Amino acid sequence: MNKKSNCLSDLRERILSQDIAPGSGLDEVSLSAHYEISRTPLREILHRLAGDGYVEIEENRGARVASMDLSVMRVFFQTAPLVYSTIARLAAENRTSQQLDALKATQLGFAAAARAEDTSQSALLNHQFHEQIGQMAQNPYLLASLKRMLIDHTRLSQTFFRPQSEADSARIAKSIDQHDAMIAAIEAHETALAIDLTLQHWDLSRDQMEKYVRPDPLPLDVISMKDHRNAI
Amino acid sequence: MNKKSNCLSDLRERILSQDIAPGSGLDEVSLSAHYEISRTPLREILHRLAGDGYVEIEENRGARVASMDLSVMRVFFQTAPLVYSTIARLAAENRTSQQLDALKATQLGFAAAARAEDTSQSALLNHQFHEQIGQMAQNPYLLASLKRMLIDHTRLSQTFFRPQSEADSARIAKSIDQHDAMIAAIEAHETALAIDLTLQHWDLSRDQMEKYVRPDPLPLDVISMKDHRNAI
DNA sequence: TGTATTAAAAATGTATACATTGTGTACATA
DNA sequence: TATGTACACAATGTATACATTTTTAATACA
Repeated sequence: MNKKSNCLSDLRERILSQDIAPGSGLDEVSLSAHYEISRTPLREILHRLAGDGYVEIEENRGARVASMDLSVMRVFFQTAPLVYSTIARLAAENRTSQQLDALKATQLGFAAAARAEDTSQSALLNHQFHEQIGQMAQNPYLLASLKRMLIDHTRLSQTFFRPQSEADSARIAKSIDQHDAMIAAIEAHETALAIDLTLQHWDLSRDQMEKYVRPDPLPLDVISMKDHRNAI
Repeated sequence: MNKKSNCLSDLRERILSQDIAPGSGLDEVSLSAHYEISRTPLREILHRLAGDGYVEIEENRGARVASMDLSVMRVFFQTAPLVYSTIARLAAENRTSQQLDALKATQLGFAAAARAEDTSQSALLNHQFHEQIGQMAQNPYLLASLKRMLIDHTRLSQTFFRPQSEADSARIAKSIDQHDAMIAAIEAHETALAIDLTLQHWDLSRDQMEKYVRPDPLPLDVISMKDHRNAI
């Protein structure tokens, strides 16, 4: 069973980290060879991933990683505040102390990875952190939405944990602090505060993601272009 | 391919109609024999159904139909208004005319089945009606929540379309009318009206479901009990 | 050059045999 | 009676061979 569950989690991680790009095809033969299992269990894994929204399966045409076109992106930014804040509310109301301990453990690992600038590990543990808050909400219906949002969120926030400047590092530090504050609010059952912190956290994350989707334009460098034109 | 997709949709329908009860086990051998396919594609179907929330798969212990315990029920009634009204809003804003035509076609079939008191067909077409509105919302994240809600909703509303009294028949007629009104509101892009109608529709459905979950108590019949006691 | 046809290949879909894991029953023991 | 163990049976998990479908490439023809 170890190989199969390892294959499942590894595929998930590779999709979340964009190690396998959105829209790219998943070949059964090479994947089953890579994970040293036969095609039968691999296909079952792909079907499971399809149900969870990680991949899309088309009849007789195989599986491909869920795409991330711009129309979906728009919907993503539109929907996130509603889902995240509702989940935060329910988590603050319904969390068990056991779940809280698990969340704190994840946060420890996340903070370490983020400070060490371990990009993929940071993104993955950040994903786990928010999924655990989703579990706390005790609401399987909204959890389904949250999980799907987190897939795209984690893929979009890949650059977040790869700081390129002092300002980037400051944002990461702020993100860690926000997690700590969210834990405290959830622990104290302070619903309104948990929601407020969640929306602040979203704002921070959103700004970074928008920079990823719509990066700063390349320098026009008008002067050198002029020079070139003159040179011709 | 016909047998496999037939198996998938038939299993879905049997689960939705409670023909296969919540929590009951699904035997691979007998199911594959029944649908005249081998275990391999059947298992893939079960994995897909698991991803969609119809069944739950446990390692080495097979698949069973998703349970419906009371703790989940509570969450169901808590969450439905938010999800349904948000979906209605987005559907009114984003529906295409093609989707609208499909919705009208479904409604025709639904009204016919409901008036003919074809219980399972009514429930199934009602399910399809609301799932089509979900498609109109063009929001894959919230659609995931809606689909999961509809599974439980359809299973709970099984009794709705089996009228036992004049009042029941009146409720069914009202439900048909509400569908028509929702179609009109969505067609006219009247967002606020669509939301309002959706919440009214939910109220009607909820009352019936609560009667199913918490039926009228059996008659105490104090008098006859007294008679019996005297007789002893 | 462009298009249509068709055969080879590569990929996905299915069935079956075998391996592994769970379950129930019979029997032994406290 | 209750608990524990052993073994047979039944169910799930996996690998492989074969069938079907899609894709690719090559060839013929306009």
